[in-house]
Order: sequence, then C-alpha cells, then structure tokens
Amino acid sequence: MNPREEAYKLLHEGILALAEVERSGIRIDLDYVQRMKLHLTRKIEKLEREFKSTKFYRRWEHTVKGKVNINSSVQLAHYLYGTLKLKTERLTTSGQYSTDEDSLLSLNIPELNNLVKIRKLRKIRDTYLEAFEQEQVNGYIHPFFNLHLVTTYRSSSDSPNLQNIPKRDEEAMQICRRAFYPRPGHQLLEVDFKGMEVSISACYTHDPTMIRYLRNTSSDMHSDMARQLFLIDQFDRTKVGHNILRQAAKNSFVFPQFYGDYYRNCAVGLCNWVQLSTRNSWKKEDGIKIDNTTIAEHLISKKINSYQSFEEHVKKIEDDFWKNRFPVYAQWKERQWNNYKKHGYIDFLTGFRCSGVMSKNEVLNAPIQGTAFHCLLWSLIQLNRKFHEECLDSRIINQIHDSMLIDLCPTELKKVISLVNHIVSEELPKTWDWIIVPMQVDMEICQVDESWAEKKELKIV
DNA sequence: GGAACTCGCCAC
DNA sequence: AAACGTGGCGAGTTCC
Repeated sequence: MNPREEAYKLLHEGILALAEVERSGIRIDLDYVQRMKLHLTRKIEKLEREFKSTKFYRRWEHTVKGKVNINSSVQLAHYLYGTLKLKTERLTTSGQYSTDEDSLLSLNIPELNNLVKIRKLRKIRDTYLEAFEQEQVNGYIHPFFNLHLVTTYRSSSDSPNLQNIPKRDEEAMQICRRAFYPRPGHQLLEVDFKGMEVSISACYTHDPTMIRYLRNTSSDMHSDMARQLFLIDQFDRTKVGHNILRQAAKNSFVFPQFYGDYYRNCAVGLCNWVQLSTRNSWKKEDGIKIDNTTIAEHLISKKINSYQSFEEHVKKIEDDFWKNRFPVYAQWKERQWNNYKKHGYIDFLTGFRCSGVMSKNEVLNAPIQGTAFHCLLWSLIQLNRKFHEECLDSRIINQIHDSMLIDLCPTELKKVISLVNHIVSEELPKTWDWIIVPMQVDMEICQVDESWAEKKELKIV
C-alpha cells in the first residue's frame, strides 16, 4: 500500500470505530447536573450582589451612559484601562490591555477577586453543565469525534466537546466530572499513553540521548533538567520539594522547549512554579521549601540572587539543551524546516501529508502531534475490534488525543488490561517499524458505580 | 436575526 | 532574528 492509501485506511477504520464510541455514549447524572446548575447560579448571584455593593462597582456605573455588564471584558477593559488609566503587562492578540485572570490579579484590586470567581463559576455552569444537559438523551450524551477538521490530522470533539473537561483545577474538576458515570454495575477505566509526544519525537529525530531516556527506565529527563535548572547536587525525586522542581522543569521548560518556546517565557514559568517573584528582588525566605531551606536561599547560595540572573541562567541551559544535550534533535528541526521550505509540504511517518502556509513551529509540531494521535487511533480501532470479537460488555466511550476512556465490566478488568497492553506495547510497534522506543500506558480507575471524579491510579498486579 | 469577530479559558 | 503547537465554545459585540 502506498503511504496515502495507508493514511486513508486509518481514517476510514478510525471514523467507523469512533462512530461506535459516539453511539455508545457516556452516562450522566442528569439530576445532579440540574441541582448543581441551580447551586452555582445561587453562588454566582451572591457574588454579584457583593460585587455590586462595592464603591469600585458604583464608580464604574457612574462612568458609563448605559448599563454595566460585569461579564463583558470589553466594558471592563474600557473602565480599568480607559477611565482609571491602569496598565498591565499582558496584551491581547489585538494589542489591547488584557482582562484575563493574571492581569486582573496583578492590579491588586480586591474587588476584582469576586469577578474572577464569578467567571470561573459561569464557565463551569454555562460551558460544561449546561452543554451536558442540552446534549443528553435519556441520561446519555453522545459527543461527536471528528477526523476531518484538524490541520495536523488529530481529532476534535464537539456537542459537547469531551476533550476539554476540567482536570487541573480541583474544584472545577470535581463539579464537572462528578456528572459522568459508568453504566450501572460498571467502572470507568482511563488508559493514557505514557509521554507519547516525546516518544514520537524520538521516532522522527532519532536523537540518541532522547532514545536513551525513553529506553532506560532508570533515567528521567525531567529530573535531570530540574537538577540543572535549579542547581541541585543531590536530586531525589521522592522528596516533596524536589518533585515540585521536577514538575516545574517538565511543564515550564522541557515541554515548552519542544513546542518551540524560548528561555524568557520558560524562566517566568519556572519562577511562578516555585513562587519566586519575576519583578522584585528575592529575599532568603521567598519561594517554596526545599531541603530545610527555601528555593530563594538555595539559589542565592549558588550566586543566582534575582530574576534577572535566573533568566540568564535559563538562557544558558536552553543553549546547552539544544547544542549539547539534544544536538541530533536540533539538526532534525533544521532539516525539517528546510525540507518544508523547499517542497511546501511535510510527510508524516503514518503516510499523511500536510501542506499549506505554516510557521516554523507549526512545521516542527504537526508531524509529532498528528502521529502521536495516530498511534492512539490505531490502538482504539484494535481494542474496539477485540471487544466485539470476544463479546465483551466493556466499551470505549471517549478519546482525548493520547488517552481512551473505557466503560468497564468489572469481571473483564484483567482481560481488558492485557488486551490494551498487548495492543499498545507489542502489536503497535510491529505494525509500524519506525516506532523505535517502547510504547506504554498508564491506567486510572474508578470503583463500581463511582463517578469520573473519583479516578485513582491503577497499580498493575 | 444571523455571520463574523474578539476575548477568555478548558483540554492535550 | 524571533519567540508556544492543536482544538471547541460561551459571551459580548459589531456589522449587515
């Protein structure tokens, strides 16, 4: 089969499998959704009353002709930055002063805290709970999964979008995921590919250091970067403080670097993560606790005593990252970019071709992002087929780029785990010989009849 | 009254 | 020299 035929076949089989996922649907607790919506409405009204009783709000009212809409960022920007002549660092894409959460908080106006809170609650109520209620049929929602909309040949989801349900914000996560249940007597099982995009980037670039990190389970890229970024001599991932540094390195340096970000944004992100100022000078007692001291005191002892010197330090590490740690990856980036400039398209390992006007970062990210999803899609097709062949009661009910959600019949747990592991770790690399690093999954599970909010890590026995 | 836009914010 | 990739969607707003 030629590459394009193979790519087509994946989409064809993929959309048929996803149609079954759509038809299965996911069970929701409609009664809960309606009660929670009312509860949120009452909370929002209370916060609005409080806000409207402040001097800050009355001044706002007096400055405009018509009625104030406190939910309008345009009106708010006009008041804050026009009338009151305040300023923020952050600008919107069209160059206006921003009224996003960070900007509002940076103004240090206590009355605005209520506005931020109102926004969060409205988002939960109107974007999520409201959509679930609108879209449900007999207690099930049937989100669409599209394979024809994303330029990188990833998927998208709508009506409702089941690929952006809150996860990181604990309150939003609890409220939204509490709406989802397995079928009666079943469990929800979530299967995630481990570091999929990093693995796929190794397949494209063949960077030997990257490959070593992925094949050798005792090495850990994020720990190494944390050690280097924060100058820790004895790094120990099991210590709470050190693990925060690792999370910081992972989410504010390693991933952004691979997406095409640069040292300045990374330095700011790292400081936010460890609670150090990016404006004022550092004091010994600043920042998170680490090894019986603070991160500020530790860095000061290493002659990094301000944001400015930390930023220079991060710049050097960025240089080292691409020149010394991952030079082969860096060479691939240039080859890939030159190749696109020459031909006007990029080819994926999965047979897809992306053409059109693209920036450098788009050109470098598209094949990795798309191909990662194709590994998920191929696995989903196989798993769905197995569920049929073996007449299992479990079914796939959601898919989020590198993960699947399964409505699991409890007696089939062991069977499903072994099917998933076999497909992902053995059949997948056999099908695509360009997969040169191990493919693995992490799993999380909820107990019988528990909601999606209750999921816990599943330890393989 | 709908299309198209901006803004903000949720996911990977 | 420049500087974060892919989406969906609600609300507000403007334009036709």
